[in-house]
Amino acid sequence: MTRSTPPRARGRPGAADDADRRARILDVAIELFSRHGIAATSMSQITRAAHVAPALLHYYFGDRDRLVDTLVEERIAPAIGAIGAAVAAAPDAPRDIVRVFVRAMSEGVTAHPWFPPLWLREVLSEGGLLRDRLVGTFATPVARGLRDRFARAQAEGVIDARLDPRLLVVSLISLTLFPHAAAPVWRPLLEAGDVTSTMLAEHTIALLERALEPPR
Amino acid sequence: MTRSTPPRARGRPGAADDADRRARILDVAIELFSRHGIAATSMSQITRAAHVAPALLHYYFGDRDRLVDTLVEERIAPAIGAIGAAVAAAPDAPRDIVRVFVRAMSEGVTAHPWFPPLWLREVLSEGGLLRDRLVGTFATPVARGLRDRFARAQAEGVIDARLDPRLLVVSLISLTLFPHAAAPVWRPLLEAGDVTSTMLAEHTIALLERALEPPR
DNA sequence: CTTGAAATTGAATTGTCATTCAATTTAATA
DNA sequence: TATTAAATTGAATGACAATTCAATTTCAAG
Repeated sequence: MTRSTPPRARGRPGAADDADRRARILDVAIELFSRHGIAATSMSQITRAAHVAPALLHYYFGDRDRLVDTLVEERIAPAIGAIGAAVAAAPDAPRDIVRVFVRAMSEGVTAHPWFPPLWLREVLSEGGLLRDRLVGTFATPVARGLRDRFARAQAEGVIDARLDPRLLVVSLISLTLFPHAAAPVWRPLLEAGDVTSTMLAEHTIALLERALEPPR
Repeated sequence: MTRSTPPRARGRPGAADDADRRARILDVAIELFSRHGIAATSMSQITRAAHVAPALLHYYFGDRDRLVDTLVEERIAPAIGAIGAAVAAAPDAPRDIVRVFVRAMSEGVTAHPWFPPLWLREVLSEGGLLRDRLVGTFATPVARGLRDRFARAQAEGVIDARLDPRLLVVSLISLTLFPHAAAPVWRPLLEAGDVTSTMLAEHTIALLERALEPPR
């Protein structure tokens, strides 16, 4: 493998040279973390992909751990915040909650494709390196809010009594996050190259709306 | 960190000493791979957890790659095979397919808790190290079989016309695999410590059966 | 202009990892 | 019992990773 960019000269680069290396390092890092997992991605891999010297990472971020902290603050937290805000603003009818959540997730994921794999690996899988940093602050209020609203709707008789409101939250997240993360596998496998993000969202909404209805 | 077992003497151990190290290495390896990801797990971590010398791994399995191959052959393939067989034997009615699949998955996962995280990370996530080894041989026939049976049922009018049979397969897998892998997160978060594997399965079956029904 | 701060690099350091190898001990076979 | 095969280890090797540091270059402020 030959180096694709010529080795840069030492010293501070000229202004027009190639702007905002810091942002590019963060982009490359979150991409690699999402693709290969945080623990499996070395600093060297990041520097190679971003075409910078290893020492630059340490100049900007200190060490590995603080690089991860920075990504959480500057990239991941805002992305989750947007989804949480959309759901919080939704009306109380279960159909509306479902529709708003699915669409918000669909849009968020389109804007940030690194999100589903990263969440699967680093939050949900046991031993995930982001679990502690994200669950308490970000996931808990959204999930509990959904649970409480489903429970209230069920008490009013607008949700099938056989369903558990807590598990409904799990089902909802399963149906939105998982298909996106798994798309590279099922798309070719099920000959579903034509399925767009929107089609997926509408399928999910149709499925859930029907599932929630109480019988008769 | 002090060594928890005293360093073993060199040479072949006595028969009663501590049997079947090879099997124990495989157990430990699949557990660690499931918890931390394959790429993120070092041979040394495995040897430390299994209380054997690093060289023993190479004696039994050659190198890292062949250790993974061995795990696929001896542990993962049989586990998937059992689920595939159950589904293949199910009757053609969508309700039956769903019920058999969900229950088979639930039982398989109870017997092999390493399965969901490993599948999520190493098969479904982009860059997963098991994708190529598992998708073609194992996942494809099961997934396409399900799709075709759903499509036929839909043509006969027993499945809601708004649902896409291909995405139904995705939904089905999402609803079975994901909740198990994510359980360590949602259980405390949603105060669902009382939810058993069976309750989860029955919730999922109820949800899907209702969702499949054509309206009116 | 001069000077100091910012951005960037190559090289050095220290640790860990995968893999190999010879030595050692026990089991199985003849 | 003698001999060979199997199972296991400690130690050595070479690659690569994380981190530090001094040197270099450019920008910004005076």
